[in-house]
Amino acid sequence: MSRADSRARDDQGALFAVEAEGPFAGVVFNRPMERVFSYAIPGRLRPSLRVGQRVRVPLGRSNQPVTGYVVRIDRTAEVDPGKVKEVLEVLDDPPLIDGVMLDLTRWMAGYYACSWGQALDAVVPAGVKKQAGTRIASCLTVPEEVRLARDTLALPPRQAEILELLCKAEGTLTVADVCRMAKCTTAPIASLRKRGLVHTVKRRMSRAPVPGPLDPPSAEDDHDGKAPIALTPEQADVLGRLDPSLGGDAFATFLLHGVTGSGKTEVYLSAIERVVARGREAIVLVPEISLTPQTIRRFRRRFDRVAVLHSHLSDAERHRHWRAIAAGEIQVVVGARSAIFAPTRRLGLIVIDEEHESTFKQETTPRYHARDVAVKRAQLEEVPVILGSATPALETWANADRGKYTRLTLARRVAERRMPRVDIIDMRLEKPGKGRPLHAIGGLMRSAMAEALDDDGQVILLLNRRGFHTFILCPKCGSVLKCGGCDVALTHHKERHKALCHTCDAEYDPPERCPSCKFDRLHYGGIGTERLEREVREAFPQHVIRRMDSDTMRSPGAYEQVLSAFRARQVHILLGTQMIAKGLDFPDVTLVGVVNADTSLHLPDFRAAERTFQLVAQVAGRTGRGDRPGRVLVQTYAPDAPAIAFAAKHDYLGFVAQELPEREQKGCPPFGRAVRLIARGPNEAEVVAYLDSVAGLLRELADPSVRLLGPAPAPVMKIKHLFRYHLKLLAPSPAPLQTLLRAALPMAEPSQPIELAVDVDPVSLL
DNA sequence: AGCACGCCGACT
DNA sequence: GTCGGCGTGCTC
Repeated sequence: MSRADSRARDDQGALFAVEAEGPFAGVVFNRPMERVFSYAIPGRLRPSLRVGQRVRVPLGRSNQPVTGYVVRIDRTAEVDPGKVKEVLEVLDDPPLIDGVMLDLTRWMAGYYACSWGQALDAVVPAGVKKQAGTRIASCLTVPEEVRLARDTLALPPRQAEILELLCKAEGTLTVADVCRMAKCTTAPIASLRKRGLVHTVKRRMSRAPVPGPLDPPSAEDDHDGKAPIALTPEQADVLGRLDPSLGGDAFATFLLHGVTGSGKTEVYLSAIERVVARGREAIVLVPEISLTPQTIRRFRRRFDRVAVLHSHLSDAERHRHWRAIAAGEIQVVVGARSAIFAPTRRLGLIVIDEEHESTFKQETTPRYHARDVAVKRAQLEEVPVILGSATPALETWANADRGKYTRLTLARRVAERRMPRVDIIDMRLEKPGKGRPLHAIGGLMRSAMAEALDDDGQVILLLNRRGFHTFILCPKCGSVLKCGGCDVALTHHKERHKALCHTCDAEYDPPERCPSCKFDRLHYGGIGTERLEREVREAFPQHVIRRMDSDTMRSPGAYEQVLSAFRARQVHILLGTQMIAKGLDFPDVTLVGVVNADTSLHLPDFRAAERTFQLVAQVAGRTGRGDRPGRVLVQTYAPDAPAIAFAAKHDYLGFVAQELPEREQKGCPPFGRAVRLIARGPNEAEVVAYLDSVAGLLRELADPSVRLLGPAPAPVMKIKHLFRYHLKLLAPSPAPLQTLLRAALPMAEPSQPIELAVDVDPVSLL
């Protein structure tokens, strides 16, 4: 990384780009065009145009003005000077993108096979691009000579007063502001203007009269709890090992492997404190679902200036936060995936909590993984990055094994709490009742629940499937009801009286008859959270039960409302999908039940076992967090599956030792890298023919170390009337894959209705 | 990605 | 004879 030639640190430690000079701007576009285009900088823009700004430039034969990003300033144009056109307009001042972000986006473009402009466009939030929450206002200014000589001018009192106001405000007041402040009409202002004593300039201003504080602190944000809790010896040891990196300007990647309840967050907070004390900023990435008020409060209690970037911010709010971060007004940025692009000025540390979470992977172009982008950004910024998890992704674990990351371990829970006991319930031995379908909750689970509730404990039940019945089957012809547009079985949602497609959200009236054979006694089967809720209500009528899934959590605030009711012990049983498995901390939960551990076990995905292990381990960690010991019951039809057996023993190392050789044998990550190409289109035969031709091209151009699998139908063969086929590329290292994509993709572009998506390091294989 | 240029069918 | 179908190819 030769950053010394393009960047430097100022005396506060902020990285800045060393500006090149010249008459040409190198511009890239949010289009699949690899090249940097040279534009002449007209004289009037020479003083203002800088690298990292967006500009309007004419493009193509039509000279349509389009927006691009200035990525460099050159002395010479790369093409025939006769072809070069002029920059029309500079859109941002100050620049939106600094030198590190330019380097980071260029790396993303190369790594994720998109254009530099597309990567840049993904980094800048829409609200910032639109300048949401601001408007152009005409502001009154006083010429310098008037300002100096104003005491010598004999002016009427009103005009003198206004002139004084304007001199103090330094060109930030509009006519309306002055009228309000001086309690006058526009007449005296008009007189001043007529005499040439004031001028107007256009200025972009915040739409709000006074820019409000970022998320007003709530009463709970008092800083009483500001002093750090005393660290356990283990935590202190980990912090000691982080310390040299926290105090210096060096890149290092740490894997913080800490069991659930071991106090990883406290380590993050202490690490951030050290960095903030040096006047540096920290970025903390958490999965969107963990961005709860409880989490945010923990950071707000410890730091004065925290910006939180949720997905539900308005464009204007996001813009305001972005500017505040860019202005250096923020100490800690907490956010989901895209917060990795926060425009900090003096970054000192990046933390990725729950680094194994698949939500860090963006599933639209550019398909980046925020964890991997974070490591790259840390490298470019020369700062440490901490990846924390109780169940690290195997890719991360392997990087620690290879010595690329430094492994730090928290093996014990805080306050000498024990890991909960986990029992596996073999559902093959739980007999269905006579003539009745099998219950969601078996007898063992039910009695454990009764026991926990009698003992005044709370219960969490996890079932990773929404809806009432998970399939609708015709017993006569054997067909399963599918969505019209997707190759996906419909889920029956009884409360809404609808059969839903969970892929495209299409709604159907639940059919009375089989659509293919007209048989009128359809079998509704499978258990979702809705049905589980009804069953639990019937079994425990005297207890308060809440269901938490994306159906019941549709209104804003519902999530926090249910969780606070649960915390206040107004709710006894909380059941739901994986949104209840993540990071929640309730001391009185003494039983966690996994209703069906197998839902993710049999998916056609090399990470199926890893996901199952992570889910069971994460949800098991929700109990035994108070003074009372906790207990976990896991219902499964596959009690011997290593993912389940090792999760029950809290044995991450055992799971890894058994899973890694299998990955190695299959050549799957973390042994080598994968790229997935997904083609989709309305005509199946055309999609197949196209992807066959792509495969042929790839085979021709590929290095011998690259393996090509497919083309094959994607596991979900059709989504929204589009047929999907994919092929996988596997290689021992990323380099041959990048080379191949760079060479082949420009020649493989699909035409009209067919689209091709390139997924580097794919997370979802469906 | 846009958008223009370009080479073949049914219309005033 | 032309209007316009959308198939290639370029954009500083």
